[in-house]
Amino acid sequence: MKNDLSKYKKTAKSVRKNQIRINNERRILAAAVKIFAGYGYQGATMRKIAEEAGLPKANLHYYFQTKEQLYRQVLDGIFKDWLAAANTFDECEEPVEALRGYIETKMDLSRKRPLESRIWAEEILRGAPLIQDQLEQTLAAWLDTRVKRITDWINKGTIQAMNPRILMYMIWAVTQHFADFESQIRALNQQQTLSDEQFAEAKKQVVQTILKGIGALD
Amino acid sequence: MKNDLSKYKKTAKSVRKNQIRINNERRILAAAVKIFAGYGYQGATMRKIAEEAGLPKANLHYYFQTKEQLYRQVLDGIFKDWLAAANTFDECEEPVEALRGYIETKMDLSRKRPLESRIWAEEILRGAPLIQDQLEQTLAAWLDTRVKRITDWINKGTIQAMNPRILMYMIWAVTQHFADFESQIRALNQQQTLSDEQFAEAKKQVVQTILKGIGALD
DNA sequence: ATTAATCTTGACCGTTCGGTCAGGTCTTAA
DNA sequence: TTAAGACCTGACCGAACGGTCAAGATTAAT
Repeated sequence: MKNDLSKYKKTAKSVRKNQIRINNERRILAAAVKIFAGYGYQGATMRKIAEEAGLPKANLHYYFQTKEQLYRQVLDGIFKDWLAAANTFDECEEPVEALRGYIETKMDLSRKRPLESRIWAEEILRGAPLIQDQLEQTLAAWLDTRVKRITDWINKGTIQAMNPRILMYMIWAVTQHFADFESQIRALNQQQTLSDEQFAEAKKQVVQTILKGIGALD
Repeated sequence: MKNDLSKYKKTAKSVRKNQIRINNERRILAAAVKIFAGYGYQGATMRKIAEEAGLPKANLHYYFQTKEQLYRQVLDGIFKDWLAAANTFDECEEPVEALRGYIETKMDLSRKRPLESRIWAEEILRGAPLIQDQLEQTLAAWLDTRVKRITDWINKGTIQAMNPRILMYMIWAVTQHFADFESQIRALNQQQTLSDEQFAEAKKQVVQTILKGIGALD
């Protein structure tokens, strides 16, 4: 019951006290993202995370009872970003607009937050032991509605016939590859991370290839 | 010097003796692939590998001095398959033939040997700590020659102008995704691994989308 | 100023890890 | 038959792991 907040009175001062907790939790979560991304779940240690956060190890266990609980919260945050990236997709009527926006958003996410992408990738790689339920329920439902939209486009003849799920898998694969396999891409690019110009070129080519590949261009 | 084989005389019997070593090393390597793929390098333990191989743990250390050395041998085997998959690519003159063959070979590899693909993916994800040299040298050279071939096709006008490296990244990303993210795909497919028919459909669509996307079809 | 709750921390614990080793068994060449 | 080398393995080791805890420091409501 150490972490039960229900006893707080909702006054200005209790809000300020909460701030200590909120601040430290954020610090720990940010450190956890770095360490989990760099070493994987098993390779990450509470001591490394504590050092990264600049706090004693025991303090981490005050805010997050176990390593698994901390890891779950990291995954939750990533999952929300994942789903939120679809906003552009939903807001556009036409397939070219919608898919281009979605692909570009996912590419930007890979560029700006590669650590989160790698944590997600490792979790899936290991068989998604902690997020299987979320995949089967939330993500499956999320995908179903997008599949329906794509199916509508196909029925209207705006894009060619295809399996919409496989299209989504391809988009995920390619966009996340630039985050997940960054070290390989770097090794093949004279040991240099892609420059902004190179990444912009990649983004453009990915969009072009996929849109043209499904017959939405030309 | 326990593992120094230089003292063996090259007789029929010493070959048979070697067979014990060859057999056990193969058994251990096969078990190591399973365990490394399922748990990652850090999550895999010598005890789990020993159990999978049906041997006492100390016996593993007789054939492979350290866990890292065992892991390196696993990675080496994977890397060779990786490169060998390009045979079709090299044997064909025309871009459609060559790329279709390469994509299909890589898809088949993902289907038949997903464990190896996942081990590779995890190694890259962690920043390729053990294979950076191979990436920067062998793989970089490998990629360079393929980039030249694609550039030739572009100069001849057989396919449209593009960055060949990014094309290769896209092919790797999509084909390996079906192995690396299998648990996610399964969760989105009513908890069922893709059937042979579904996988064949995916393979066809991947080939079609990429070839059409680079203007090699229609 | 008091007091109760929250926050902080060094020291500690049981477990499991990779790896070692002595001493036995088996295989082979002569 | 025998000697030498290859192979096998239970028992063990120091280190590092996730997690605990008691006791002190800090904060906030009265």
